[in-house]
Amino acid sequence: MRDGTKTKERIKKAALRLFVEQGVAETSIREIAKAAKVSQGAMYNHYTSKDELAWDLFSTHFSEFGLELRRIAPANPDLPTKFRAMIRYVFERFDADWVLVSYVFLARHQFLGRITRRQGNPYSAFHNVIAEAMRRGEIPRQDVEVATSLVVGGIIQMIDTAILAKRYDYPLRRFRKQGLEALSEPVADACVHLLMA
Amino acid sequence: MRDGTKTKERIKKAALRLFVEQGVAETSIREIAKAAKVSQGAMYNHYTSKDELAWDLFSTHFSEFGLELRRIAPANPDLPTKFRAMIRYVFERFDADWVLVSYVFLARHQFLGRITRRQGNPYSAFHNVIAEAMRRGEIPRQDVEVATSLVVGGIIQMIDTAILAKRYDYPLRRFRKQGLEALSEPVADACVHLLMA
Amino acid sequence: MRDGTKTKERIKKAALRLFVEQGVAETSIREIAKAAKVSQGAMYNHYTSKDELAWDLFSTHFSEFGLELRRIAPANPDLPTKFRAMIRYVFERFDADWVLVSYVFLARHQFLGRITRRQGNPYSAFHNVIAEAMRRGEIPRQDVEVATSLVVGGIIQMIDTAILAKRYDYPLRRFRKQGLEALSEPVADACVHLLMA
Amino acid sequence: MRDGTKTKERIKKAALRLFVEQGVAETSIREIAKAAKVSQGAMYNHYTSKDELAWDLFSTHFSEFGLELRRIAPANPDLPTKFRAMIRYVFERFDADWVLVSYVFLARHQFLGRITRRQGNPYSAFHNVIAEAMRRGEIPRQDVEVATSLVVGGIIQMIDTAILAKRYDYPLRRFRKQGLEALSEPVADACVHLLMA
DNA sequence: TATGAATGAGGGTTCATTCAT
DNA sequence: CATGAATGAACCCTCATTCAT
Repeated sequence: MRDGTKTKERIKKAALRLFVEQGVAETSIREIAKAAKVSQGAMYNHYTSKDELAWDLFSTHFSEFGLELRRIAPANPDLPTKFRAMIRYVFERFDADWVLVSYVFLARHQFLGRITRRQGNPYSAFHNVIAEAMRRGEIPRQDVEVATSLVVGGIIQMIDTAILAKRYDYPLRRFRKQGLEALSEPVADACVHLLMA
Repeated sequence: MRDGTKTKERIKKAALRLFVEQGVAETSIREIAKAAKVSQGAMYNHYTSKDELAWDLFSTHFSEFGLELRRIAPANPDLPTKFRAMIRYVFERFDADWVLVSYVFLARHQFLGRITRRQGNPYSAFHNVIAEAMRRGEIPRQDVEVATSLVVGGIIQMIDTAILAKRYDYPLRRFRKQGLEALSEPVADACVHLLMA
Repeated sequence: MRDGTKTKERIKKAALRLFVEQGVAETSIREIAKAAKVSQGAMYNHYTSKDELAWDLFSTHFSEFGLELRRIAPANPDLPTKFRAMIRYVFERFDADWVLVSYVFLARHQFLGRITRRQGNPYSAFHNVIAEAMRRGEIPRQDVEVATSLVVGGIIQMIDTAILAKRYDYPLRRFRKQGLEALSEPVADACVHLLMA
Repeated sequence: MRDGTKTKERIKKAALRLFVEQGVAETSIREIAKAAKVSQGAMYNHYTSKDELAWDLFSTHFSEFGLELRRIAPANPDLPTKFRAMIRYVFERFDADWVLVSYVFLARHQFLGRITRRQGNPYSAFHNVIAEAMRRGEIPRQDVEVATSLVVGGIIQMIDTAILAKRYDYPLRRFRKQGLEALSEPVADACVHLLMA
């Protein structure tokens, strides 16, 4: 209101940044309020607790990823194109707002216990795509969980490394220039290849 | 001493378990002391602060992994056997003491900024093995960082999934029976295959 | 607010009393809060730390004394009247609120290292008056520091003895009846006389 | 023992220094033990508590001063020579071991409540000398308490200023070269003069 | 006597949260 | 909806002191 930006939006933005910079537990309501230029008390007009705020931020975007990935997959004919599109989406999202993606990524262990299996879960989106490819004979039969772990793990690790590169000054400086999205095709292809074993 | 177990050992054990169960920030010194059957004050005869305790637990085992992996690699002739031996080591360690491995895995983002790049760093152990295989022509030339990310990511994700299986009642229930170690060969092979692309 | 008295005022009052009764280090924030009928947490809405509270209490009144003494001196024509007015001010202040004066007096060693030399410093107020009297030939030339020490020392010791009389049941019971102020003239005259040597 | 210095002596020395440097409350048994190169536990073979140590250090030297001053006074014929000898003793002691004297001086408010009136109390040594001089008609009749306060105050303030000069870098730098003792005669004379009023 | 690990009360401070305005 | 003082539980840590060796 003060500056045309909605209060709740400012809170989200500030919380996201601080959570990623310092960790959820290490960030106090005071800090968020201050960063969002809101009074401490006003925070509670928007979120009933710090936990609710952290969870809302996580679950919203976690599902968003899951849902979008589920939407993207059927729009592509085969495993290679599905993977490319799915991974490009994730990487583009990272390039556009790495703080948001980092949060979802880093906070996942804290919240995964609360996620219902079915709903927009990115992991299961990949799981389904792989299982279906196996059913269609696109890739050899193998343990789906292991296969999914390897694929998702590879993708996550790319993001992981990218986060480190953002936060410290780690290797993989390449996407400083190009963005992570530039890597989506080779990564997707590597994943497909991996499942051909 | 009280019961034949050294105090410091009891503290480590208790801290490790609580850190994994609840997170480092979410675990208080009081809780650790209680779980270790030590007074709060006694904690500080062994560690100068909670942070030092968390860091000691992390860095010790993190380097241990890195060092051991560096030791294992040269004892094997080619990439497939290297990978198998390295991954078997990690998975066996997980089966033997999943709490310890989970801690190192889960806390890594908190501490990675403090780790010196080269020393016993598991990531760089894989990095070196892959780079060397590339030099020797065992696998095609490609971006080493991307390659390492995919491989390490796959392995980590296996552990990640295994942790979730331990903590909640998630998929990949298979190694409930066999242990993660049973998967080391297929995972190693998939990793090799992936790099052949 | 709770009872019409401002919180910060209640904190100051309580802290002053406890600091004098027990010493700064020996007084806990908990005690002050309780005496001021405020929660522990609320203390920190008014002072960022216990040290800041102690320092604020000291420096405020220390400068106040210095400033007032500097104001009083020029309003009087010669050394005897200057001394009488200055000492009367100090003694009156003691009679009116001996706890406050005692605090400034007792805590001075703890804080003197932080005081800037010139500003409202009671010692230098006397220093200036004596130096000026020497310049004007009112008193013989002598070491100004020694002279000031003797004068200020005499005054302080009166207060010191008075504090002991308040706290224990020591000699100099006289001003139990009359107040310290009754002694300001004889003390001032003795000081003048002392400088005539 | 370890180095030929008796343990208890090392403890006293270390405690004295730390008490003056930091204050009694601000100095921990741990610190003293460390500075004295003694184990924490061993401290309690020599003193039953930190308070006993602080008190012992204070009362021993406080009485020592009082006793010595009482011994010095009668050895001199009149007030001027008495004052000179007494003040010289105090100032010499300061020059020889300013830490010790500072401790007695600074800690006096903390302990004065425990001192029995009669025994070796420096204040009362001066009190007696002045009262006697008054009886003998050496100085005019006046309030003995006030007179004593002014005299003792002047002396104490000299020491006070000297302590500040040692600890920070305050005025009265003169006795950096000569020692406080060089001032004993002028101070004594000023005191006599002051009582002549 | 000397040692230093162990104790647990208590220290200063921060926190999420409430509520009168 | 917004404010920010107030709350009091909880946090990390330090302390004087004890005691088995």
